[in-house]
Amino acid sequence: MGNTVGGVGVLDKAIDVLTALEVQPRSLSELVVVTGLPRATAHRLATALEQHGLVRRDTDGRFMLGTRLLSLGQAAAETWPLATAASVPLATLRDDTGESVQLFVRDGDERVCIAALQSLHGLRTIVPLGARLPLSAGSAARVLAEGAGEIGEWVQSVGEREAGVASVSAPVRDSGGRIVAAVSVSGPIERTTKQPGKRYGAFVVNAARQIEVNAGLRGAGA
Amino acid sequence: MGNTVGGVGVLDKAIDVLTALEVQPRSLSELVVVTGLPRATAHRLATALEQHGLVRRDTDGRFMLGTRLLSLGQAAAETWPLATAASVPLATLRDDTGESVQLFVRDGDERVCIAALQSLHGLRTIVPLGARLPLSAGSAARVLAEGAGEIGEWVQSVGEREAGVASVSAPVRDSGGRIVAAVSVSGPIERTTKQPGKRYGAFVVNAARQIEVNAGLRGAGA
DNA sequence: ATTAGCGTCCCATTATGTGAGACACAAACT
DNA sequence: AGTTTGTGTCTCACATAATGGGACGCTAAT
Repeated sequence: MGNTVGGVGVLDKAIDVLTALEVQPRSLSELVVVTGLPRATAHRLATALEQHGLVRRDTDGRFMLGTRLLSLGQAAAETWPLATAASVPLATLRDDTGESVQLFVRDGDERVCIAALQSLHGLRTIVPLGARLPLSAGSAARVLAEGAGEIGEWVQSVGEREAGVASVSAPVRDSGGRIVAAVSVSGPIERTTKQPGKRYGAFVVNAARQIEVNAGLRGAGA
Repeated sequence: MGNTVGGVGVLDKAIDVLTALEVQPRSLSELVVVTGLPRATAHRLATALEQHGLVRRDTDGRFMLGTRLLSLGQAAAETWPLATAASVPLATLRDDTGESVQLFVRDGDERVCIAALQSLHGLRTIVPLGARLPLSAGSAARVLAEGAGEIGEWVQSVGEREAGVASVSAPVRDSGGRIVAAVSVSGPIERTTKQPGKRYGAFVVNAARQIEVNAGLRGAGA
């Protein structure tokens, strides 16, 4: 009934439930409204998910994402060798620039943030871990968007993906020169200036190199 | 077929698949062996999960956890106000002690690590984020295991949960005095000594207080 | 050529999830 | 008091939706 071909119905609905809870905790009735599922079905699914730890309930009985997703999320993060290889270089980059930093990889026709550290200035996360962003805007997008070899050391964008935000990104390449990821620094234009590349370019490129070395993509020496 | 009463069969199997992939990436055939599912079923489930981003595939076609779990994991982490409130105090605690630090909350008859930072010394994670540990061993366990009021400022344990590892934990309390979490420092006995409480107790207690303040559990002033 | 192993896909079969509706309970009206 | 409207939970006859044996195409090893 209106599923992708070859889909598994229960799964679709179960994930609808998780997606609904991703936004905020919800009571059963809210869940019903948001997902469009019949009450009995929503209830059965939510409690089934609860038994698996993907969902838990607060003291008021409202459903929310469960502890099991923490371990799964952690395990998922570890499947990208790059993410762990990047943790130290990203921390250095964050400290050097004082701005939020991210590591993006391409996933189909989107890009995914597989590692991120927040700016020391602001409280707000600019790009949360696991965020899926388009390949059409932002400096990291241009790095990942199949630019065979037509990309310099770094790319900058100002107010491209989101108003008031500028960013600089550098490609992370494997031994064959193929781009496997993009490191980014992003922050409010007021701090980054309209020529962020001038300020941060060198730092970003340096972080990219370090990640390549840590991940064993590039011979440590030459 | 061997499900918990009221369970949803497809879901059980789908989660078996995710659990299998949590350990390591697997080919379809491996998946079949590990999960015990018929090949066709395992394949259908895995590809269905793939369409939802919970599973992705490497270049060899092997299945592994997908990007969607990153965002779900992140969102799950944010449902514990404590986890975010703890990030700064935990970082301070880690820097003060140099050891790995964790924040645990109770979940049924287990405890879950909802925030963690690694020691600056070692490379290995002692307790990964999202890890589910028993309530029967470890200093944090004793803090969370319903000790009505019979717990001091901090609790220590030496080689209790795991050989060679010692830890100190302090309770995080709400305004009513109920224990809502436990902050821990843990590391190899060689560094922590056999009286870790003497060295780290004050730091851990201090971190717990800070977390309480940040989370608004305790009036900032008195 | 032959075998062994892989991932993928089909389709008759029936086990499986479905969801309207009944139920218990609590809070807010009348 | 009673009634109404809102919860969350559970059941059960029904048919939809997941099942899995087996076929197919493929590559690599023999």
